Amino acid sequence: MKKGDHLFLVDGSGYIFRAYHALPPLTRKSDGLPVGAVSGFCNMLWKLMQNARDTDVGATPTHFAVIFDYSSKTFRNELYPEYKANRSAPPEDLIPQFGLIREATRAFDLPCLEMEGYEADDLIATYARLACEAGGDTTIISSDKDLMQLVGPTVSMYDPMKDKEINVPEVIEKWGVPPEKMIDLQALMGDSVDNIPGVPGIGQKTAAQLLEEYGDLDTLLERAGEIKQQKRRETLIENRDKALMSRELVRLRNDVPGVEPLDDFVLQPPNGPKLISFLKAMEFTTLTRRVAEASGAEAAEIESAQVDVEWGEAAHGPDVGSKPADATAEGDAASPAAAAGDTPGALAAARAAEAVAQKVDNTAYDCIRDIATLREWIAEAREAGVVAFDTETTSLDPMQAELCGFSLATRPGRAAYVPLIHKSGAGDLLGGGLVEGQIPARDALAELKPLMEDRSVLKVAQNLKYDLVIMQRHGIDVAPYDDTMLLSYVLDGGSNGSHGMDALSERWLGHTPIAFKDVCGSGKAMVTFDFVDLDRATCYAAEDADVTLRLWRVLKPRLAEKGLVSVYERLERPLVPVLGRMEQRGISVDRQILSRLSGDFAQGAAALEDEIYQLAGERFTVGSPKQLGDILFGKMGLPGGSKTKTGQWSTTARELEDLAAAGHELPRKIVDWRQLTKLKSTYTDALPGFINPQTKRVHTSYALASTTTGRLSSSDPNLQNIPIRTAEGRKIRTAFIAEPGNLLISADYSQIELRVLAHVADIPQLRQAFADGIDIHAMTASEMFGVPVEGMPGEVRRRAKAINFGIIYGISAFGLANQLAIPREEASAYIKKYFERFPGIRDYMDAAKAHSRDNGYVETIFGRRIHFPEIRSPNPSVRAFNERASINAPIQGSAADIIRRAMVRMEAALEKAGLHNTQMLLQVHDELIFEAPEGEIEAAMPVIRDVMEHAAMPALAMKVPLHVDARAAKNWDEAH
DNA sequence: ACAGAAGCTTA
DNA sequence: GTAAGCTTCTGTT
Repeated sequence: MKKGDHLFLVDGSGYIFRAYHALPPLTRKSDGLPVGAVSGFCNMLWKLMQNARDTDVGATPTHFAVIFDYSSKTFRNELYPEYKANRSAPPEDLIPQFGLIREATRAFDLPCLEMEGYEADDLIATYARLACEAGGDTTIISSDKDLMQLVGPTVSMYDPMKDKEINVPEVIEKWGVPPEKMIDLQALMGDSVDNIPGVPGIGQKTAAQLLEEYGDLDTLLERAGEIKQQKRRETLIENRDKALMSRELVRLRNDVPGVEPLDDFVLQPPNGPKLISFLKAMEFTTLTRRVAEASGAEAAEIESAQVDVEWGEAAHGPDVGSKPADATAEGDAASPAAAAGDTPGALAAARAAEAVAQKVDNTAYDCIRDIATLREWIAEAREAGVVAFDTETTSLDPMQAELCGFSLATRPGRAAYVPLIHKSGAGDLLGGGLVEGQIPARDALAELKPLMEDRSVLKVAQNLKYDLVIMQRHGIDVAPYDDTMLLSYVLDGGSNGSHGMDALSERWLGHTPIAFKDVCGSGKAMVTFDFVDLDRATCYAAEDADVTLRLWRVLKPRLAEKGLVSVYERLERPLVPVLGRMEQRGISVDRQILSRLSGDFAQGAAALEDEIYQLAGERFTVGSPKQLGDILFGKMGLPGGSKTKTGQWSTTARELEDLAAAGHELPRKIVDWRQLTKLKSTYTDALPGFINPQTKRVHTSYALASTTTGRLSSSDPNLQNIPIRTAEGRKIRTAFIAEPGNLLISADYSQIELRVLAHVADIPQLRQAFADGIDIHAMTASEMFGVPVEGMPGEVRRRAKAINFGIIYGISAFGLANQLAIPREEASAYIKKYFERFPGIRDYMDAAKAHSRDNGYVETIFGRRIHFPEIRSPNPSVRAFNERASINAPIQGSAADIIRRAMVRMEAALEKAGLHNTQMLLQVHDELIFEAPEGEIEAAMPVIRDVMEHAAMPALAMKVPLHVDARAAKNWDEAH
């Protein structure tokens, strides 16, 4: 910085409070996110930066920075613990805007500064001093009187809301003293807002008068005895210390250490696309247009940014203050702000009421049968800016399904179906021809494609992943989009009821949609959708789009109301296309290997069967637990044996192992037989049937919204439970192979759940052990039993390991005793010992239970909520179960969130590294499986590890490092 | 043809 | 003790 340069310092924290109260409330159109202050801030920044170019207007900045308070705790609290203590929590709809304003600053490419232990004002004072020393001028964008002490020859202030400059004359006019006496003035008059005591009974007028007469505070206090008015004289003498302390509180520090060099603040030309992307996300249309015009960018071509919204709990900082216990983000309809109709809560409530009030009439929909009408509908969708859609196909498997038609809804009650390949004569042996008057599929899709890909039209679907795959197969990349199933999952995960459309419609609209089986039948009598007549198909298909749109209107605002926007936008929505692509890629499975294994297993099972019949003395259905129980415990009279809840003899592997250990031959054979038949029927026989005839690969289906904790699930086939524990089972993994020239890479998180536990419960020993990379179970054993890690007996470590896992599952003495086959008392003693060694774990468990009981849900480290509606059940065992699940859910769920984040980022990271043919195929909870050409393997593994190990950043700094092991091989067995 | 119980596979 | 999905058997519709 040099002479003639001009530094602009924006008091960001001050601005937001003022803007919030001064500007009319404004909420983001699509979901009611409060953005009034953000809007004012952006407009103000834009105007100021424009001045940098329009040199004839006002001051022209060469350097620019925005300063924020870091935390409510500063060095002033050490001087005076009551400092700012009476500050109340900020209004609820202001909370998310603190983070957004920082985002806005970054979108403007401006330095966003804050420092722990100091207020924004101290930083401003420091930078103003540095600018002055460098010969430059400073304008502080604020009207806060606390900053007026800085005004002088090179420093002025500017009130952006009143468009008024504040220089020395203005300060004198307003306060009756020049800027250099502001400190003394404030020390005398105090400040009720900041809880600065001042001198009782002395206000602004008296303070100014006294300073006028005596010059400064020190002189005044020295000569206080000379004051004529008795009362004033006495209070001044009596409150001397208060005045001096107040002065230290109001005096700004202009020597904050470790600040950034001014040269870093040189004003850059604005980054148009980045800024426009943010403004679009905020839905500030006017400013978006202005910025686009000024920067010559085409706003329509720029994608809206993904912006994280923090609703308080997770946000650091001050600005958020301490929230009163009752002021949750629940958008209380009775709160004054909500009553004004401007909070997300009020919008959500209004939408919910609207949804029930507007009845669904599924006989009023259009069937579109010509291009002209379709074009009208598409124009209508563009006008509306949001359109719900649904595809009707011939199969639940999107990789095999044929598109029969699609439906669109532009507003509640306004929906249509576009049939494409419907056929007449269902049941007709000859299978009738195409129904007359349908738009050729190719033509209709050509019309649909631009709408589906239009960045300015939001597409809404229920279980979007399915429709996305269908569309992708027709060359259409749907964006942007929302998924009502995922909205429901984020809002009500764990609550009773599913997130299927029919259930959501019942719950939110009070309407029962036409059931699929009433249209197509079920079982053997089921017909594919292309054989449904057009009237019936229109009622059903258009209703689905209509209902989806209505659900979206109800659910979307609730996201902001509950503070779940970032969970949805970071952990759910972006995963949809990623999983879609993984499913479409599939994995190669070697038929020959499976077939050979099936033969081996069949042979083994047959041999065992013979031996079993001999030992039992009769032939029976070995696979029937009922018959087996009768033989073992009835006919043969073997001892022990417990009963299942239906009164049958239990024949679990556990039970049979015990009998085998007691020297009985038959139970061992049964266990072995079960293993072989299980492997055969579930895996080696079933998997070949899943090989897609076109792709020759197996395409699993991932459910995003089926687990309570946030994990994915896999089905058709389930590739998340392929055997690994036994040598026999492991052989199945050798059938999962890479294409010739490729290898499979398996990358898995090591001990991710224990690491999450160490993080959330903040256990020093665990953190240390993970930081040092030592054996966590051996460490636990060593702590508990006082055994050195060196030369530790295997049994000791095994017990510690069982306890560690038990903790994650919400330990009980009963369960641990069961797991370790030890008496309950012994298990109890272990748990007691464990809690003595790691009291933080007990604290965590108690806190999780209490939170669940008090709120009905628990949260992961990224804010995902998992509901436990039965946590207060009067039934003790139901309650205990919910308590254990409440302990487990944040751990399992946080781990699930972490790998989700890794998956969302993985493709771009690989792409950026030039690894265009390294593809993510499978996810198994803590493991990702990739296929890559041999030439990319070396480069891919570090990229994959890096993305996975840093997946929590930057949202969260884990207190424990994450560790990923990765290996590459021809098949999954060797890669893992 | 379907639903629930029992059992087994995974993280 | 947490979270899933699939197969077989068995009894009901």
